[in-house]
Amino acid sequence: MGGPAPLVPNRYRDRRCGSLRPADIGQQVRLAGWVAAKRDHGGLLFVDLRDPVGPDADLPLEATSASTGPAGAPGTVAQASPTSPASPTSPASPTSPASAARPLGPLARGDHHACTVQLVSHPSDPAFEVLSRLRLESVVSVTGEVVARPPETVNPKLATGEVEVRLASVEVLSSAGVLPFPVEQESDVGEEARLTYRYLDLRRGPLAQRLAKRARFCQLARNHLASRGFLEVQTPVLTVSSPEGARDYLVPSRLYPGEFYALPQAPQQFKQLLMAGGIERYFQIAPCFRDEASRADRSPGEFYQIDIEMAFAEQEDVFREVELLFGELVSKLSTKVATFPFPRVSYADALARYGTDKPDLRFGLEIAELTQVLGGRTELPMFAEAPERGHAIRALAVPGGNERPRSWFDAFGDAAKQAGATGSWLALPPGDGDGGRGTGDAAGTRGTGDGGGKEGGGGPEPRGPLARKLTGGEVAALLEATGAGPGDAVLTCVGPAAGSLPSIPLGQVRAALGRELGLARPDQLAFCWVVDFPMYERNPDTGAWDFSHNPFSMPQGGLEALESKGPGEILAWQYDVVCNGVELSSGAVRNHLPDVMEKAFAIAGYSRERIERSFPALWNAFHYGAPPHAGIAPGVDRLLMLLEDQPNIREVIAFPLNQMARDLLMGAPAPVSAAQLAELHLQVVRPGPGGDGRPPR
RNA sequence: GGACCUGUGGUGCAGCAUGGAGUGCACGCCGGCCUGUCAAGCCGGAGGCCGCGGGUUCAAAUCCCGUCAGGUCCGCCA
Repeated sequence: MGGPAPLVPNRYRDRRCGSLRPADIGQQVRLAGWVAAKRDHGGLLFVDLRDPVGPDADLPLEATSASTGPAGAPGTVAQASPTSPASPTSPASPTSPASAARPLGPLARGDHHACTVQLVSHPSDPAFEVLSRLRLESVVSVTGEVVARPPETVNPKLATGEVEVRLASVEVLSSAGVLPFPVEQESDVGEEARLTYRYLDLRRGPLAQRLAKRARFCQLARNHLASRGFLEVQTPVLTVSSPEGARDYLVPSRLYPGEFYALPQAPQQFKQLLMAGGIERYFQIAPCFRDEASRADRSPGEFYQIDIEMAFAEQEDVFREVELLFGELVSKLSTKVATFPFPRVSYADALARYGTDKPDLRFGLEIAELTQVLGGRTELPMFAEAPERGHAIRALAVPGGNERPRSWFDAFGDAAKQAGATGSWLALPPGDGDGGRGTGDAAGTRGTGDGGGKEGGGGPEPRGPLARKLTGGEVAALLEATGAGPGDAVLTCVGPAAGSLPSIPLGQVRAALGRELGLARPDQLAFCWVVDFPMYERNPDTGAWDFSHNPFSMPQGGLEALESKGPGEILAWQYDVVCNGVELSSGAVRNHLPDVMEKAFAIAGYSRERIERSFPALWNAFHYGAPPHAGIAPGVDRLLMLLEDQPNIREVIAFPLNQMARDLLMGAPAPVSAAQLAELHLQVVRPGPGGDGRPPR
């Protein structure tokens, strides 16, 4: 990775504002930047001049090249100590480890405290009048002399806080109008304004810092993958619409009336064609375009993937490469901790134990399976009849759940019902000190039942709808399986075992508890592989079998499995990499065998002709010798969200569209001229009566 | 396609459940004072279609309906 960019002196500047140190005292310097703050005392004017956001590492090191200070230690800041003020001639004053000594390297970029210097001007200066009239965020080039600040005015918050620049001249390079919002780091600004004036938002720092992180991320990924023998290949942005998947962005063709290009939803087919072309290992930081509704973690319009494909590879080969890549990225870009190799959980297990196919493994709180324990063995019909109805019984402990209001349990019941299951609960009053962990002490005795003996001996009595219906032994089994104890609650959910349906409402509660109770360590990255996805799933509306994921995935067991197993039993060589409850990517061992492909598509109701018609390039390519291959495509934006703890994907993108896929800065999308439409053979049909009366922005 | 939250001087918010004069707060802006501040301070001032349109009411920022804009979620994202 390139070294720090040296500052080449020119007519605007010969130093960066943030680089000035006591070692520079006495030097004449020329600085350029933004007016970040003004403190006008009438007879004395202070101006904070701020550097542009520059490449990551250059601020502290640049001082070495420019300064002549002998023991200057440019990367450290000597703290102003009240007893021994910094002497102008001794830059080697003891460096204090205290808070004032900022580690300039990592924080330099975008932190206003690290890239600002104070200018001082008196009314006698010719520059005074000009400068005092300038508004904040005007851009100036100034000259002056670096002087020591009087000891009592040293500002330990600034990297340059021991010095200031005695102003000699000012050249106004660009004067700023009244700002739409403060360009100051801490102020709270609405996102609409930030998107509309993205360049001002960038100047504020944190966003620019995330872009710097993104740049390093991409550079590290490139270097790492190249060193592992992956060839970076760019694939077309104008391609053909594919019949499967998300809605396409279309580009009308001028030359061919009525025909359209499509922007790729992913370079999926191209990368497989590269495999057929004998490119052994491919990668690309690839733009993907999908015209779908957005979410906080899903950008409308375009997003980026580290697209990877490997020939002569199996699942294990992909896993190894991704773990190496992620290891590189996490260790170089983050202080968070991850465990390698990533644990694996099957799709079926993930659903059963976590109620989701993207489990957050930073905490336990697993969903317990109770079908064998309670099914058919209790008088409660919901549980008793579960096995014969093909239902499963699942349960989840709620730490401290006894404190929760009735409405919270009711809401869970509603959620379960909505999912097609039945939820119920019991709660355990806090123990009275004899430390019972609630594991089956009162086996065999009835629960509170008809309200007879309270305080009967073995710990507090449970309450809630289940408490009245289950025997003490059954309650004990419930507690043992879930690990619940005094003061906790237990949620149960019963429903069709297929697809672990009763786990899903419990999984939603589990995820919510993880957030509410702070169960997850914030500095942990709990990666995992979710493997063994089903190849097909039944369409609930039509009853037909659909591909549950990528139709080009190789079925486990190959042709034989397709012919001998029921579609619902067939697994695919399909995997997800998940971190902290976030799906980062899907991948698969691809199906490169035309006869297997034909059979696989037939189960989903596709004829051979339809495959040929829909995917002619791949279909043909696989008839001329294609290697077995596998790949994956981790999302750049989502990975950065995780590394940077950002709740919203727009925070890691320089110029994002808003939720409604509108670019508030550029004004896209926008109408085009009648001439442009005519050239493209297009006519606009406005929806609804009277069209949409939306004014252009 | 659906649900919910939000919309009040340039910015960020309070006010709204229980209608009674745009009463506010912080920042910014304009003017004045001010030689050691660092988010400078002090004094004064300007700036509002309370998103927009309807309705209820003697009276609407406040209640109701619609609509537009921003956000979050469900559907969707092979």
